[in-house]
Amino acid sequence: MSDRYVPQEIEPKWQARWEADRLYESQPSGDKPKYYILDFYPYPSGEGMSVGHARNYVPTDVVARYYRMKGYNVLHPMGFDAFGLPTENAAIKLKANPHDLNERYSANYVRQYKLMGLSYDWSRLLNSAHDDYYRWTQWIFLQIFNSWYDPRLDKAAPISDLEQELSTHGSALIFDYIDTHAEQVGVITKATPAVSAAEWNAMSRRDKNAYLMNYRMAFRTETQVNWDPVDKVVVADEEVENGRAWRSQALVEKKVIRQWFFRITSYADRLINDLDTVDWPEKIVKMQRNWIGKSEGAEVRFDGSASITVYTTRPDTLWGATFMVLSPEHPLVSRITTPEQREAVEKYQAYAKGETEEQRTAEHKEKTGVFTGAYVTNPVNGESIPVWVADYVLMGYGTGAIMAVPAHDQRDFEFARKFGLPIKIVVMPNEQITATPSVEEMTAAYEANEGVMVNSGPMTGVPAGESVHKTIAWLQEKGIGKRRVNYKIRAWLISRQRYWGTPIPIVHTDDGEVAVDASALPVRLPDVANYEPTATGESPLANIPEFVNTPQGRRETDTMATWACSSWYYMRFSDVHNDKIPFDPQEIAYWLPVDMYVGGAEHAVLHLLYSRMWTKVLYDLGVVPFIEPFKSLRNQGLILSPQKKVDEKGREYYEKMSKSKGNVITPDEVIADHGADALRGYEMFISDFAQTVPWNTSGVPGVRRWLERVWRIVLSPEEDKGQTTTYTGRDLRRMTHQTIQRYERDLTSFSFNTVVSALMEFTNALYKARDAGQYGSPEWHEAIDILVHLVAPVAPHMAEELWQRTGHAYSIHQEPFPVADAVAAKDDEITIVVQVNGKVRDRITVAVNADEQTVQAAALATEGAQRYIGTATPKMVRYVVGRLVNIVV
RNA sequence: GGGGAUGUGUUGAAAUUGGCAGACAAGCAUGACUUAGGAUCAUGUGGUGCAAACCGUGUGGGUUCAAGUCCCACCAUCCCCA
Repeated sequence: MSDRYVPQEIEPKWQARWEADRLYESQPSGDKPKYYILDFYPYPSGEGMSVGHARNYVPTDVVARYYRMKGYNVLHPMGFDAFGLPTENAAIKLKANPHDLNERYSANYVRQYKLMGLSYDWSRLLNSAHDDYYRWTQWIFLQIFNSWYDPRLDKAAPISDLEQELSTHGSALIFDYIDTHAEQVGVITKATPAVSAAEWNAMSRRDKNAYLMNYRMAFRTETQVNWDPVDKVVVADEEVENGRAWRSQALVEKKVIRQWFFRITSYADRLINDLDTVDWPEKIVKMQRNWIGKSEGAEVRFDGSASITVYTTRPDTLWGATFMVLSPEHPLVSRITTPEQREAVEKYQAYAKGETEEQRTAEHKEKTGVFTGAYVTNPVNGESIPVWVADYVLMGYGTGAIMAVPAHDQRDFEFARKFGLPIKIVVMPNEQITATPSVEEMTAAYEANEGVMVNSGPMTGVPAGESVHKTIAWLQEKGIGKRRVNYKIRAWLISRQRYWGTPIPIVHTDDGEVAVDASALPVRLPDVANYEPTATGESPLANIPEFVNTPQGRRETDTMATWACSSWYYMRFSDVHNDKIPFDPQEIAYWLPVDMYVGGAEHAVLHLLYSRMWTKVLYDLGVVPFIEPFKSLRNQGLILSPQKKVDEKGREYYEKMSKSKGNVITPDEVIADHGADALRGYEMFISDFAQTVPWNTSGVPGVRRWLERVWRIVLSPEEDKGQTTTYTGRDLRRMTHQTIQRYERDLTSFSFNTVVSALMEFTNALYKARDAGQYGSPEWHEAIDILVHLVAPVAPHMAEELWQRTGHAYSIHQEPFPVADAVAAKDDEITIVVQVNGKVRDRITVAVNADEQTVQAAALATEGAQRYIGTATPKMVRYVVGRLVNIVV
């Protein structure tokens, strides 16, 4: 065996040994403290992994190894988010079978993970496209389908409870409750018709099932959806960015189809409140809050040709409402339009239908709209105001109707100017209170968050900050309006008209949509030759009679989006092979929630919101004992390609790595050159963990040189000595224990780059100690022993090899982590900086326990200080303990 | 338009959270060594200056004995939401 460090020899050897010994498998639940550290499970792409993907896998592996050495029972599993469009599209393109591609691609990922020496518990590997997994995705779907959100309990309850209540009280109690509780709007849609107990009891089973769809937590309804014409699939609101589909980048179109949804809206308030209980990046928390979009305002009824309800977050500006605008799709439009205006309104409705949502709300778009001929009365002042139809009001927002306050809303302002509608100022900026309000001078709306109310009846003179709450109270007192809490978030669209996904376990029978019996799960995906999507919006499964036809009726042919699979995989890891239940209650109670969850920031409102909802539903139903799935969350930064590019404006930038750009660096090639341990070290050292950074090809040899220095100082410390120097055993011991402290502090705060630099400094110190003749001393042996332990999580192969070569018993990875001796780590002497007027002029070395007077006197006496003080008397001398003395003259 | 992040040597970056700016690396330069190895060892490396010294963390102000760090305004880049 070579004396040189040859990673290519030692790495495969130890990887094989660890695997044979199943060294990294978690123990079942027990008394031992647990630590569950999880990476976002990836979609296994045909391209394999780049060094960018390893940016989070390496650090989480280091943390997992660290906690094992600290005596924790560590769960560190890996799996594959295998269903979904990329695989299906690749399969269609390659004319291959997606099942086969999935197996091939995931096997390649596993190979790459093992190459990097990652310590996953491979006995728990899962694949979301295997039926032993998706069987339980379907099972959870059924739990959700068979429940509804009871607003009085503020939790999910069995749908049978609701049926019971409907048969005795009808919907009255529920509706009354919702109406008197501002927060509960959105729990059950307003369009839900009321039923009496008698009406319910007289319904057929089919009608009952149809009615229950208004309540079910998983429900099917006809809606306008985002249609991606490239992937030929419906996408969720969360998957649309700037009007384009998240994956395909196609401009989405509007299409009306019957779709399956999860009623995530029911959980809006809890999804906001429970964010206070998690340790997540502030940015992600904020994005979730904004996405859910809680706003407080009032619901106000305007009577006239018809009674129209509007929701507004600024009810204090009601006195400035000079007209009303309905969305072209509003159901009341046809009822209130006068015969003279009918033709124009209908023409306008047809025009608006052809527009996308993005076009309708575009910022600088010329406002369009038509008068309906109808008038309603503003309830706060009895004024009659005209009702218009305009495309800038969307049906999906609030109630689909707005009161227009042109003086204080930019869009209303533009609309009023274009159609000559009156503008009335009701909020004056503070500095203009004494001036005469002048509508003619206005060039834009004053979006009034500051100022004072004017022309507003009882609110006149109230500061704008207080006016909203005061107005709501006043409206409630007068019976004109109600306090309402509104949420931006809408139902979560889950169905996809594609082949490669978890089949939705529902059959369309004579009684309507009926759940497949849990004992009949899984509903398996049929293995077929042709699974291309259809342009009509129907799933390719619809063309497979063996799948569609069942004795009870026609099987549902939509599949679930992969968000369903990823909403619970972290639970399955606790008990991955269970074929009786999704997971054992004892295992889930022990392992969950996830202690540390690490992945990219791009899932801020997708996977991370969906998973939280599933957790809460399962909590309500008594399936899991925790309310939040991920205790701590960290996002890693992106790694860009190393080649600098210049754009047309001459600015320099780095591209993302992608196969199409031909700039991918794979872990395979780096490992072939320098070994997995050097790759691991550099992945940690490259930059701050959360920072986006270009890969630097010369960085890996730098880390490798450090590893070689570790190798030599452990195995052949007497070779190639440097210059003689002074470094005492005490110095070495202090350095050793300070390094343990720095290492632990930085590792637990995710400062992996400084973990590596602390180890480098420690290594440099050992060379210095060697040159000072410390080799062979007790302090030397302790330092070397601790060095190998500290290196183990970072460079596991080399540490194992060094451990063996220094005559120790396998395995270093089962050794306890060194304990820092706080006394040994303490400095005996410290350097104090001597400043004069804030500038460094000298330094003194004092005992660590020197008192203030001693230090001050020593500082004043220094030559550097004296030169600047001269004959003057210092005005002030400030001593910052252990750091500096600042003399002010 | 709103919200957020970032801005430090030639490069990646660090700074115990208000206390020596540039740790640790990369690169570069000079030298030593030779078991020619992606070697190793030594020294240097923010700018100006012969030096003393001065300047220096995107820009401009402020607070403080002391500011990369706190406050105000602005600029640039990136990311989210509209």
